[in-house]
Amino acid sequence: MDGRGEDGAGGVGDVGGEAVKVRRKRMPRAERERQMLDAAVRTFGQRGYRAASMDEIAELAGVSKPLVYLYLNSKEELFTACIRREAAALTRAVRGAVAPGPADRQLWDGLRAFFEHTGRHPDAWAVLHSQARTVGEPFAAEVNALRAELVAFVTALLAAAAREAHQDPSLPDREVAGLAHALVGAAESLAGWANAEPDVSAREAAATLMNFAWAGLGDLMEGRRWSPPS
Amino acid sequence: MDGRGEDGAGGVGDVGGEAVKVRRKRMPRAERERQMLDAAVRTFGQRGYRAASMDEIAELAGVSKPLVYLYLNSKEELFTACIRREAAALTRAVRGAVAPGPADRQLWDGLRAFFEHTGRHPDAWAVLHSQARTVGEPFAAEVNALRAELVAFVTALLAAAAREAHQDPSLPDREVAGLAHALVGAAESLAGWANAEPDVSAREAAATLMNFAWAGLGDLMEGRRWSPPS
Amino acid sequence: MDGRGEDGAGGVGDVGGEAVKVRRKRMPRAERERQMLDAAVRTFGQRGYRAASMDEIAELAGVSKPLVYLYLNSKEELFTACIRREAAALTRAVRGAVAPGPADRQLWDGLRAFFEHTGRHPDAWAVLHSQARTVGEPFAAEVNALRAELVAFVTALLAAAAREAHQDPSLPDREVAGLAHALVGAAESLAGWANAEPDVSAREAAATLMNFAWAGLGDLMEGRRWSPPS
Amino acid sequence: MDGRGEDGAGGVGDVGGEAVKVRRKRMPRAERERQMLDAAVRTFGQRGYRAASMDEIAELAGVSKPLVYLYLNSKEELFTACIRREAAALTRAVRGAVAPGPADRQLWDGLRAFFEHTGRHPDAWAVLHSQARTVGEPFAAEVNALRAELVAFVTALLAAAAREAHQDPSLPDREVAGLAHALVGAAESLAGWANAEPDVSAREAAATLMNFAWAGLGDLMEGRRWSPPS
DNA sequence: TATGAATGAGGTTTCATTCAT
DNA sequence: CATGAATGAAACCTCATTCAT
Repeated sequence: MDGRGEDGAGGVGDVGGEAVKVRRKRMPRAERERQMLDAAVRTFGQRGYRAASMDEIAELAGVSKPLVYLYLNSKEELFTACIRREAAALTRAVRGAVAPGPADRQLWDGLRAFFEHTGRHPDAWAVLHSQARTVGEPFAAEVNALRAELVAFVTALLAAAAREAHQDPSLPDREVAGLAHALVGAAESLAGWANAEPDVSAREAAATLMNFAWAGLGDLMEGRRWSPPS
Repeated sequence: MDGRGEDGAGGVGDVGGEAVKVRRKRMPRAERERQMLDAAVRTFGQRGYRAASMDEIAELAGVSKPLVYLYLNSKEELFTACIRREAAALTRAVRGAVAPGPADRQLWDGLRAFFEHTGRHPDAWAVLHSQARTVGEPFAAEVNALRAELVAFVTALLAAAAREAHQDPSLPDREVAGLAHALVGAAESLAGWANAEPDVSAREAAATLMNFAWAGLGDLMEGRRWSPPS
Repeated sequence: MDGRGEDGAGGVGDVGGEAVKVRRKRMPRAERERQMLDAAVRTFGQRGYRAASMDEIAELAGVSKPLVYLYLNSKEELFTACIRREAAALTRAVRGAVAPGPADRQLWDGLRAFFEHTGRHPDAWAVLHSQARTVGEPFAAEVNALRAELVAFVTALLAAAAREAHQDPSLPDREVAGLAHALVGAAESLAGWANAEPDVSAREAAATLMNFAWAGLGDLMEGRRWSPPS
Repeated sequence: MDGRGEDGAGGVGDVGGEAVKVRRKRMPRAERERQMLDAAVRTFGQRGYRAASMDEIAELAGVSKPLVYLYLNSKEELFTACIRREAAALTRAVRGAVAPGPADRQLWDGLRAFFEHTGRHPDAWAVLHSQARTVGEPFAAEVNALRAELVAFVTALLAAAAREAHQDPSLPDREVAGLAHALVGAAESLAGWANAEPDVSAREAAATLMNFAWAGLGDLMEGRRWSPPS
């Protein structure tokens, strides 16, 4: 969905034995910008925000540094653009995968889509998950927006499930938020696990999470809860 | 003839004004080292590994930069020392809180201790959770050791619970690892949530997590599992 | 938000005073690189490798430090480049001065060229002779290459002289190497002497060395040698 | 003659399994100073003036840094003291080896002593030859004194040889100085050669130099000289 | 006498950013 | 549209030197 090209367009064409600098092909702005973002996501994802250098990004994109500045103004804005683009892509993938139906089916589909997307775009996932957390202030907004989006999605699901059970679980908003955080955190951790262990499929990760969490959520939906001793 | 530091006794005595630098307070090495680690944890936790500067750390510790290098050799070793110290403190806190007894009681106690510790030392938690993941190679070992420690702890708990239920759940190692990752990830996420929302107590976070996870774990222990549709 | 270099167009225009920094003069890379090497040779020659600072070199070259690093990568590589350039210049001067002819004439011509070159480029000579010897490993290769070049030149000369005398001097390689070292050392020392005493011409230095060494070499070539007493 | 002890006195005595800092033995000042100079010569000889650190020297001497400063005031003075001591040792060795007798015998004996001494104390030789030349001003005096001493010695030899030949060679002072420089330079170069090639004896180096130089010197003493072509 | 504790100053190197073409 | 040339600022790290005990 975002086409991280291994090469980009242009670069150095080694024609017939001598390195020849080819005239960079003129390209429409949108496409150039996409190339830059691709390179930036890859670099930020692998090195981190501070350790990534604009030099490396420009080189990977196959353009000169001033062009990056011309289009994206600053490192900060470039990183913000990365977060925004990748957050949108992730939520689009998850939302696009769920269809009307029973709640557990919806959750299952959403989780599978989530693990599939993060597995297919590990650098993008690293940008969203690890890197964007380490840097202070300026990016919090973007990342919080993503998290809020996911939490809202899960919250809606839970509410629907409750209605479906013809019960008023009367779970306070605050508890729902806590549960959503727990679910998202578990999913994030499993995404990292699945990326690190090469033979764990998205399906398996999703099943693990359903097994882990669905029973508890179901109980809560029906008013049963675990009570602390004494 | 190099003539550095002609000024004799260290310290600028601004007579009659303010900003009288005192410095040169002698302290035993161990204590100074502790101060430096405190400052480093705070700075690394708030700024991140790359963005934290040795200057800032030294100033926060109330010493000059060369002293930090004299005692801790390099930024990398300083960060490693931080991780090691804080990881040890966290696991000590958790392990120290659980007593023999039923499995859910043990998990409940451990979780409360976990949330209490991370709540009380947010910078240390940030170092362990967010920051140590961003940077590559050199620190992976330390952080993995912590995660492995926690996973081992949880795994032992689950195994004990299974025995307690007089059942052979025959959960394969790999599934147990996945569940442990999910649990730890959920806990990590809730720790961040509890730190961000100021009036969420450690107890509430722990209860939320127990509600979220205990039913599913119990089901699995007794051989019941959620099965995917189709 | 990092906000470095807010001041816009580089250069401090001290209106109405003096010290108007011009800078930002664009030049083709090759020429700038030459300027930098000139400055580096001068600085290294006068201060030595360790004592020379990149700051001083950059200033003498009339550029900023980062540009030096952009073009020459590191202090070590910069020094290596100096050695290589100056060694090539010196050997070119010497080899270019000798023409086919009798051996003593060849040696005489070569020596004059040697003393003329070292006299005209004392800093370059200092880099090659004094400075490059002090520092360890990394530069040994370059300097040894120069010395080997000179020794090879002298060795060839001696062999030609032997043939010329229609004799097989049967000097073992090892003795030839020793003699060449002695000759080169004497030349080096005389070069220093000629540079220190301002009114010693290259011609005089060369004549002194011929007087000093030619008779002994001639004797050896014809099989006569000095024998130690007892 | 200067006893570079491998250990010095004191240090860390590993008694019975735990590293135990032993109380440094009180020692008479002269001996302590000798230890420090030994360590300094070794370090300066191997690393060079700038690259040698007072830390390393103090550690190698087995004392604390402030003690070095107490006794020798500064790095500069320490280096000066090294040069002075080693120059004196070298000239003592050479002068002590020559006995009244024919000139070539005297030169032969002196050269052998020279090569023997430099071979036995390579670090001291490195300090005198390589290192002392790279640094500017402050040490020139010391090194020049050594060179002048050697040149004077050789000059006296040559003059004696001339008298011995019952001739007035009427070599001008300046030419004698040039020849002495050539001889000393050749000797220095051969000293380096002999140190680098491990199986070249002092005797062989001296013989090589006699073969190289004696015939020319003899010729000059008797008024014969090489004349440049044209 | 001897040392552990401490620091000012300066070293090399990197990086985000801009200007002139 | 696109880039080669250039730099201010700050990062990590080292070292000669001194003070208080």
